[in-house]
Amino acid sequence: MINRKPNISVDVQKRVNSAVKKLKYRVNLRAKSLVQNSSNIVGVIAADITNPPISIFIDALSARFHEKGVGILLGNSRNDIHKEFEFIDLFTARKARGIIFTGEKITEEHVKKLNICNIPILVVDQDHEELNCPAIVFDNYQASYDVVKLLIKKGHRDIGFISCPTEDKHAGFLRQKGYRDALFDNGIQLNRALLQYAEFTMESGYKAMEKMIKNFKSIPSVIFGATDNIAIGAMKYLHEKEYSIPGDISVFGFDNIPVSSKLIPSLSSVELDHYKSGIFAADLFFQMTDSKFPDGIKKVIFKHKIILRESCR
Amino acid sequence: MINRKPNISVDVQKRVNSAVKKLKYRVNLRAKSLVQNSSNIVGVIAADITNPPISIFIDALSARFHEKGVGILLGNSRNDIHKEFEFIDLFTARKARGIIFTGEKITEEHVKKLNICNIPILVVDQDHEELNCPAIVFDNYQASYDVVKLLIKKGHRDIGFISCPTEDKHAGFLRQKGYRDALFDNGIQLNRALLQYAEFTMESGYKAMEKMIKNFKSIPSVIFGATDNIAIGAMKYLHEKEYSIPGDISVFGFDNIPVSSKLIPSLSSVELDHYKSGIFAADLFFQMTDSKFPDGIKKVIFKHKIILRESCR
DNA sequence: TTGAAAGCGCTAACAG
DNA sequence: CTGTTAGCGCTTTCAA
Repeated sequence: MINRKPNISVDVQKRVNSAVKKLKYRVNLRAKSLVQNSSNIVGVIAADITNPPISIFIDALSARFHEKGVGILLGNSRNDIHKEFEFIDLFTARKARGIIFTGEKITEEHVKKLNICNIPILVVDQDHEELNCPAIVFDNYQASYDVVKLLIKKGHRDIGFISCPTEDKHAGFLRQKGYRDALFDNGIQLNRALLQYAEFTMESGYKAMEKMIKNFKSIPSVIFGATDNIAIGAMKYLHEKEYSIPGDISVFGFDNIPVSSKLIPSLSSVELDHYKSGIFAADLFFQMTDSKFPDGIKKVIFKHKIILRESCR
Repeated sequence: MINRKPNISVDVQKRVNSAVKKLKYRVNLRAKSLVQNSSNIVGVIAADITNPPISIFIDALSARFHEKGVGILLGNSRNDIHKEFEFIDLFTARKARGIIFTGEKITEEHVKKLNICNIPILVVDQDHEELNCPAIVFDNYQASYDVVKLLIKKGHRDIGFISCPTEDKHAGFLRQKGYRDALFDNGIQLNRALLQYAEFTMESGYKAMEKMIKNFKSIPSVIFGATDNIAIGAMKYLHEKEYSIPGDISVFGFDNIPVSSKLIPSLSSVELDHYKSGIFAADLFFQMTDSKFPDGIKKVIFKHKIILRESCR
């Protein structure tokens, strides 16, 4: 009655509505979901909600989901895989309509768990051969390769790279591989002192920069950070040591987070439009759950764009 | 049986467990929640999840909630009050254990809706006299007053302020009031050209800075942005116009977001520890829902700290 | 100690 | 077109 069937007289509607108000009636969505066996909730697992690429992605997701009346159950794992496993179990137990996974790594255990939980899954910014679900990614390898090629074309030879952990296949392994291969293809030998590792924080980029300067006897002509956060930390260290950017040394980042264009000097970077990928992810997800979907998509690759700014010459 | 009662033989446990595995049994938390009439889900309404203070707060919340096995239903409103109302209804209908509200403004309609929805509510970074629930805030008025007093003590007289929208009582109205009152108390008359308005974005801070420079015939000796984002935008504009910071003009921010210490020059700011307030909020929330709570707290005020960095002299 | 039955609030199906 | 009923999967209660 309450669920406005096609042909009900206006009078009845009025009476029902007033009764609803008087009795302060509220539907109980749990009961509804129980009987309909579908919950209008989607579980979103994110490695770190404070990381701009991820929060922007979720922002986009949530806009679309809200339009469709679907709620987001947030699983913020802080990159702890055990938490991620628990979230997967929790979301399955709550009969979420599906799971959107944006963790930073996918282990064999992830694959096992995700493959058996029997609800639609969408993986973002990662992929895995044995994972039986569509993935939305950027071409991190090519983007990184393109940047290094560009740097070489600009005359740079001593190109320092600060990598993320390679457990992260996309932001870690593939970006580093792009760097290595571009060097190799252009006849430049990898100098181990010029390849340092960091986490995803600015602080960590700062320390990696410090290490590189100490290990490498001279200074590199450009630093390529695997994320903007890392590059920002590196810039800070270089500034403290009174190197001028880009006078003495150029800096390149990756992600093009909002602050990068406002830095002084503004940071060159690779733009990955996480907002757009979030909107797309939501739409793809709905196609999957509404099963109008051809069910043939394995991977969707989004465009990247190199953005040259003051920090690099 | 599955819910491990005290006295069950090891043998039975084993048999149950193997049966559980074989049949791939999974609890249905919706059914459980329906019969127990409590859902282990909390609704979190946030004005903008991409805004660092908010994402850091939610990061902290989610850590604590995960420990207690409580899920977060995310209501990212993008500051749209109608979405916020819908989230309130949705969370009530889902019988959330409670709602944590971090919107940027609280209207009369918010008060009405929140006061009748009859589940525990916690308001963060805002408050409202007629809202019948505890609030966790920072003393935005005092913090802003303190900054301006400090600036005056340092010899500044032409102090520009870029405000957020005053509908936001705390980040908007109170920070501006602190600015106005500190000027007044120190015998400095407010110059309308030195008070500009912006939204919460860097871009918006940039534009407000442009406007101020154009309206004010000379240049102010310091710019105080109501948020770090605004201050970052202002710095960018000043840099483009080739003013040196802090040589020609000092800049002060508010929030101390992670990037502020890494800027060049590093940005002076007011530290509000949103991570700590998030942890506290979660704990207070549990006390409220477990109703061990004395139920007498009206407001909790967290400490702020002024952080002087290179951008201000 | 164990098993059966009632009922949480809702919807879908069916009977009137 | 309206009202009744069964049952979603679980916990709690009560009987065996």
